[in-house]
Amino acid sequence: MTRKEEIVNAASQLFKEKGYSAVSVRDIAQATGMKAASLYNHIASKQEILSILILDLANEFTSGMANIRDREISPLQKIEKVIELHIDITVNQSEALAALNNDWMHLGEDDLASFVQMREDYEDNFRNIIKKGIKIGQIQPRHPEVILFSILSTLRTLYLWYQKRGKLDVNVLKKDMVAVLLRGIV
Amino acid sequence: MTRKEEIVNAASQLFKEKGYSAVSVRDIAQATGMKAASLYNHIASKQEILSILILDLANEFTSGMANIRDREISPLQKIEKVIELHIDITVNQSEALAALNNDWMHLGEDDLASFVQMREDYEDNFRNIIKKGIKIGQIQPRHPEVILFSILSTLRTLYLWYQKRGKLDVNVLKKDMVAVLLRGIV
DNA sequence: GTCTATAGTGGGATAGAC
DNA sequence: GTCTATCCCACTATAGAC
Repeated sequence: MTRKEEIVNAASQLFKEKGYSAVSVRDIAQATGMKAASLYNHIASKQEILSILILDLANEFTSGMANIRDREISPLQKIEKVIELHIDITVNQSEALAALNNDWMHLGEDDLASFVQMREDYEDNFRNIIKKGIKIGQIQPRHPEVILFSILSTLRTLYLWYQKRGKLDVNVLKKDMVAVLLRGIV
Repeated sequence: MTRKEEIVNAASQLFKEKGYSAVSVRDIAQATGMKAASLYNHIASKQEILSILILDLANEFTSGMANIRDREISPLQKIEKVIELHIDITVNQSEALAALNNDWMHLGEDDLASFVQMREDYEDNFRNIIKKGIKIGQIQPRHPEVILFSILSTLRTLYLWYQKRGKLDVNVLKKDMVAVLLRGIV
């Protein structure tokens, strides 16, 4: 791991705990074992750290979704793949996920625009899968927005409790999550 | 509305947009139409605003949950009532809800302890309802934590999209939400 | 009850020695 | 590549005039 990666890594943990704005570069420096001034040999600004965390992850979601969208499987199977995509990313990158969820509004102008666009595209792709599923009778004809956001809300905040209650095997989690989100609890 | 309520109200909107730490008392003062120093005739500190927002709302959830818990209805009907409780609060207090979700960690020591306790109690009550439902065969025998947090995640972040996509009648939303969360989408 | 002025602290970031 | 020292600015909060 390069020094820069170490810094980004340490920062992501702090951002998850207190949020981007409440973390100082002095905090990040201390967590990395150096003085604040030394950070600037590796990063251009505090905001650059945030951009790296959020945009790298957003790109992962974007390419993951593109793969799913283009596969020749049914809408329901695509939704299963989306659920698995979120769970895999949550397990491996819960800190960056926290920044993406909570601190995206503190990105600089250009990165903010990119992020918002990517998020809209992602939701559009997901919405189209759901609508297709409803159209061919594979999904109940409920308001698509309610379906979209009830699934997305759960997946997006999974990082908040996956570790705490943890000890859930990833494959068990995927199986139960698919069951609960698709087939309900009744 | 008293001047203090106006201040708390203005602050809650700003907190929702940028988070507690990124909002200055000057921002709050400007939104209320006064100078920063004048705020302190009405509030003791910026943190007091956060405490009011979060603890008042936490108390609403706590008493709402206590009422549901003590009613003589089935576990499934209780879950429906919990869903309706969240939707009602979301519709009326989405700004405070944002603070409760994202900025609770910036509460002072004592308020933080109260809040964490209330949240644990709330989740415990909900968990017990789910376990009871599974026990009597009214709810599928899935991992209770997965059920608990998939429902709670959706309800807790409802405030993020209720307005945006809005124009959903509250009663339609309740009906569809109950259907999606309880009976799934398949 | 609101204002101006300001205290006191900590923020992000840079300069320059080593 | 890391450090000490420091700049400049914004922050929360207070003092005291009106």
